[in-house]
Amino acid sequence: MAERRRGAVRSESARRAILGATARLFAQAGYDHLAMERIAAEAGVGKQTIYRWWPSKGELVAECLLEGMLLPQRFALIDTGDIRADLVDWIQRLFDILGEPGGEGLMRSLIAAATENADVGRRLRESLGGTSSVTVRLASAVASSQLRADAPLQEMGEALIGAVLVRALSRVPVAEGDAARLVDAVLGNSVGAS
Amino acid sequence: MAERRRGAVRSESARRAILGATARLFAQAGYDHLAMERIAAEAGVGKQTIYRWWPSKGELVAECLLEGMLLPQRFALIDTGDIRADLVDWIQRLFDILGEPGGEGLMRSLIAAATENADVGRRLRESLGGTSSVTVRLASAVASSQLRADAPLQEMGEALIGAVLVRALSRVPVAEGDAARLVDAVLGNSVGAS
Amino acid sequence: MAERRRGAVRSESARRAILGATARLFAQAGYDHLAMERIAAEAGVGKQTIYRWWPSKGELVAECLLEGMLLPQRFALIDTGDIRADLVDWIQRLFDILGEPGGEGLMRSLIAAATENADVGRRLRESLGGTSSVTVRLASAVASSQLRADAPLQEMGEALIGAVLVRALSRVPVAEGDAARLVDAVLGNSVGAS
Amino acid sequence: MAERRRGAVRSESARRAILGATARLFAQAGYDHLAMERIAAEAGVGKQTIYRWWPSKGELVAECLLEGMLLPQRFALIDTGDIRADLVDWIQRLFDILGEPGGEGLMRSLIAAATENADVGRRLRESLGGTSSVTVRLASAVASSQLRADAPLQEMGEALIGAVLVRALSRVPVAEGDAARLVDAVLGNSVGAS
DNA sequence: GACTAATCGAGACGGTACGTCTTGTCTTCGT
DNA sequence: ACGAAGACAAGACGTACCGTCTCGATTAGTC
Repeated sequence: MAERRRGAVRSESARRAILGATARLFAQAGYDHLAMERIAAEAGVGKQTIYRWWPSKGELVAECLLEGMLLPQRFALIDTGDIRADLVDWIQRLFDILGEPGGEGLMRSLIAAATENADVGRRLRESLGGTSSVTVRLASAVASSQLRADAPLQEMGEALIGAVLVRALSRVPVAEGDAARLVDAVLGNSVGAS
Repeated sequence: MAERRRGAVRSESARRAILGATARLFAQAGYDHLAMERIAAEAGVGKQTIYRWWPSKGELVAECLLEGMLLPQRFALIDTGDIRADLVDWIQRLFDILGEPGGEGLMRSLIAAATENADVGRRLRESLGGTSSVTVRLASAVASSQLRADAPLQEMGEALIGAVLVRALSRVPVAEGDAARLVDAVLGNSVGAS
Repeated sequence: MAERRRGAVRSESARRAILGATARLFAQAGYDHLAMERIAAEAGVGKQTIYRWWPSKGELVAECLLEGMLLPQRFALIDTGDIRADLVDWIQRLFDILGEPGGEGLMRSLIAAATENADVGRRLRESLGGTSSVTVRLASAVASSQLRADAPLQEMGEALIGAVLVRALSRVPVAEGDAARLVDAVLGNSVGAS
Repeated sequence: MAERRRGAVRSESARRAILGATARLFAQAGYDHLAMERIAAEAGVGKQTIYRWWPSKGELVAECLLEGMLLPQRFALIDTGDIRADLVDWIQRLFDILGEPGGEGLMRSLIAAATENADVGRRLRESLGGTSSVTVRLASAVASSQLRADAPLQEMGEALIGAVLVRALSRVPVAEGDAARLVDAVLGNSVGAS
């Protein structure tokens, strides 16, 4: 028989208000100037209600990320059959965020969150279209013989996402054609003639 | 006529004590638990002496980084003539740090510092052997025809360093052979036969 | 005809558990560190069950006091025929409490409760043998001509109890003979020759 | 040689602002609804500045009491040569406070503070004209043969003040002539004819 | 027996206040 | 004039309780 629960049940409306407030304030202030006290006030909620369900600011942000409330768009890799075009399109969308006003700060805030919280770190990769999504797309390219069978798919995905992070951290502005060059670097037509 | 300076000159011993205390406490506590008050106490210095010369915690950490006090080793790329071997060696040294106890935390703390402070962001790349160093090595490889002349050198460097950052952020442990696989991915022998 | 009630009736076991927990925690922590939440937990009872029957912490403590669960002994004034001896005996018993370990804290906690809650204030006097009891005894002394007919009985009682409270509040330790001196002061053999 | 201190010195203006805010809020809200957070806000002061100098709310209130900021008047015993008249006048002034609107609450709040803090307890007696003042006056009466040489002066003072506290705690309103009756009780013309 | 209430335990909720910690500025004094 | 020491206003931190409300389960009468 199932264990019977007693007492009031978790309020879904409080949960949504908290996540909403977190997303809103995260976009405004970034991760480290995100104050639990402000979240509680903005959400019209007692602080304890936050701490009851999330052990830390990191976990809270991680859940927002998981729910897609922090990043403006989804970064899924589309499969048009052309692996290079698909990757360039994907990286370009990521670079576009960095170009938008506040976009670079948003990305850096997410990275800051990832440094503090393991969950955010893991989920950040996924939210950026990260590994699973890239690996699947690359595997599909292997199947259609666009890539060699022994291509290090995971490392390729990490290198692509990582390059985006480096751009965000080093504040180097993105230029026309950077996305294509990056994809070319990783896809390997940089190899000398054999 | 030149304005003559008056009064005591900046104390070099105070400067070194502050940087030393910063490096020591950074290693112990990481970037966000690094408190200016603690640094001042540890250095035996008034807080104002810190704020007089560095505008923020970020700048202070950036200067430590620049002086090589935060990272255990230098990450220069060595030129043995074999570009693949040199890159694998370099990446492996970076991965090794992640494997050491506290090493992953150190790297994440540096990333956290980079998210807050532009100087740290720029210098972090350089400290990891970043762009200049890599680009020079890659250019040398172009010269010896190991790489094509139109290879996107900067993007390749960013992809390699970025992949290391992604590993640090996502807490995925580094396995045997990962460094080689990563270098292969970026060097491009994953391309299908044309 | 009276409206007939339906549904469950008040649980006597819950009531006793609550009063018991209150008395226990009161002795441990004193009035202001007495938490309703702790009482409920200690009693194995829902908080609402307390609030259903007692409007406040004060009322709860007042009921404990009334049931004699907070003070170790009863402080009735005994009538042996000798008014001075009886009063000295009574005051001495009160002073004895202050001398016991934790006794002074207990008395101060009761005073604290009295400052917050009118019921406790009134009942505290009674619990200490207060006015009714003293007045009755003094009236008996009047009857036996040990006191003048116009003696201000109520004020004498208040002065005696009050002196005990002052000792508790001011933390002045009780010395041998203090009880007798106090009674003598109030009974009036301090008057100069007329 | 004396130890030399360095660094900024305590701000007198902050100290006065804090004591002033405490006195104001104490009068409004009483001891237990007196919030450190409010005091800091009202005084325009950081909370830490309060905690730096006073370990607790009790100590803070004790200092206010000592500075005479909590009680409306001084309760010194005047020496007109007539001990009975002087005591009646003194007690009447104390009873008058209880009669004023909010006065009873003020007195109870002081008692509450005294239950929590030893300093307040001691100083409360003194502020009410307590022992020293009373004892001196009584000793003067002994000198002028209005009281017997062996009169228990301290106990008489405690009994008088205590009676006032009992009135405050038990919420019994003060009536015309109560002060005189109380003084008579303690001065001892209640003794039967010898 | 079914229905209807009231009570129970548990515990989530919006809040207030706590006492600590850190930030960056300001002040004082010793060198 | 500079440096150490350290006080200051501000405000976030995470914890403890407050008193209310909500949940199912249980317990008594009434029908």
